Amino acid sequence: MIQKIDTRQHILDTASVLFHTQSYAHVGIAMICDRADVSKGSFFHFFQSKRDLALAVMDQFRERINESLIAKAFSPALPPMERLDRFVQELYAFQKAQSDEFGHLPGCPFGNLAMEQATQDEVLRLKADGCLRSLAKHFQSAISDAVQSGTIPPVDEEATADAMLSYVEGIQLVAKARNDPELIRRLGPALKSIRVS
Amino acid sequence: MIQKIDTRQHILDTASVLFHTQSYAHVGIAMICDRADVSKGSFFHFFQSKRDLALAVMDQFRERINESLIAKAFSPALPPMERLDRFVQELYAFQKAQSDEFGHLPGCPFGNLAMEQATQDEVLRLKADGCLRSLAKHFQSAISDAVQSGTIPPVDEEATADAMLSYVEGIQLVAKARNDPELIRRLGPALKSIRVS
DNA sequence: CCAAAATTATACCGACCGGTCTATTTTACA
DNA sequence: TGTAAAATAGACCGGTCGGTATAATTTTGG
Repeated sequence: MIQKIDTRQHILDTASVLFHTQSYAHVGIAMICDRADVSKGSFFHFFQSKRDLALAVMDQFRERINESLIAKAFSPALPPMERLDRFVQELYAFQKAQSDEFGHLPGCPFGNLAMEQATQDEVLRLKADGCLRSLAKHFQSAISDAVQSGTIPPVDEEATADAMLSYVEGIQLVAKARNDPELIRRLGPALKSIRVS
Repeated sequence: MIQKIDTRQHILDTASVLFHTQSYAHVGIAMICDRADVSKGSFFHFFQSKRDLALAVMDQFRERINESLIAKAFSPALPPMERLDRFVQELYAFQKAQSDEFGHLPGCPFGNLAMEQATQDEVLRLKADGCLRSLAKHFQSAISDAVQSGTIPPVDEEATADAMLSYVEGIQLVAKARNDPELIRRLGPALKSIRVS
């Protein structure tokens, strides 16, 4: 029973890296199986389709980001608006590390999937959208705390959170297009000044 | 000689719509030829590869946007910061129209290609990046005019333009993920409040 | 230890991919 | 009108795609 979980997890981890650093369309099941040293039979034993795998990859990505990047940035111990600075610092570190390791800045795994598949596969679009909304919720809670504590004047909290999400996704998109992680560092700090009333 | 230009242009227009409303990877040469009612022989007479076509599509898209959307929004007749409002209005109208026609909000053609191909094809990444930089230049000129006229305090004009580009791309990404053009209208107005010192 | 279930291996499927090739038709121009 | 060039048509290529079928192997629990 141990091997079952290990193999499934190994496929998931391998696909996670490949989808993120390359793209969903370009990474085939054969490539995933090769890298994971797993046979196609095993693959389809654990996942009923490539789309199913992508859904699982996104879920896992969200969980892991929540446990690491999000947990660090959105710690209640930090003043609300400092959480946003901390978030962009962590985001920069993450994208920089990926860029150094793979030679390309990969961007946001959810944003990538959304862009690639939103017009092709409604199921994948909805999952990617859900992951992005999950991220926006963290922004919203920080904004809410900031308003509550009087740190910033009242705003449309939901819209401001969406605007911040958009900015973060946009920075990653442009940084990916330029293949330059420093853009995240240069533009990131403006995140906390975004407001939608 | 007339037919030559027409056929090439027809392929270009067909591919332009397909790449934008679907995706580069998902749209094959056969599909383009079918829709354009053109044979594969003709296709490869005018374009030496699919990548070449994509480069031409991006160039044409940039030209057309410059002649329409950009020309309207960045008219020197408008006060500098109002140009940004006008830009998001036009952007909303464009994405809304596309969304109504095709059932999916397609997003930014350059952003889409950048996201999809940046880690796969350096030539396409550079072209998409160039088109995005071209857009940023328009933001920068508006910002520069605004600073010059004392409408806004001095800022890092290049970085602020990049931040505005990022925000605009991000809004389109999130709107695409949600398949909701109204998000552009709700979040767009915050564009002109973005600053990087 | 044995049978049932879980897992793995791999050959195979039709569809499609970008691109090539050759032949034919159409056009331009002297 | 003759001829060379431009344009078109479409069969064809090797390779890859996601997914299936079948059988062998391994693991599990009684």
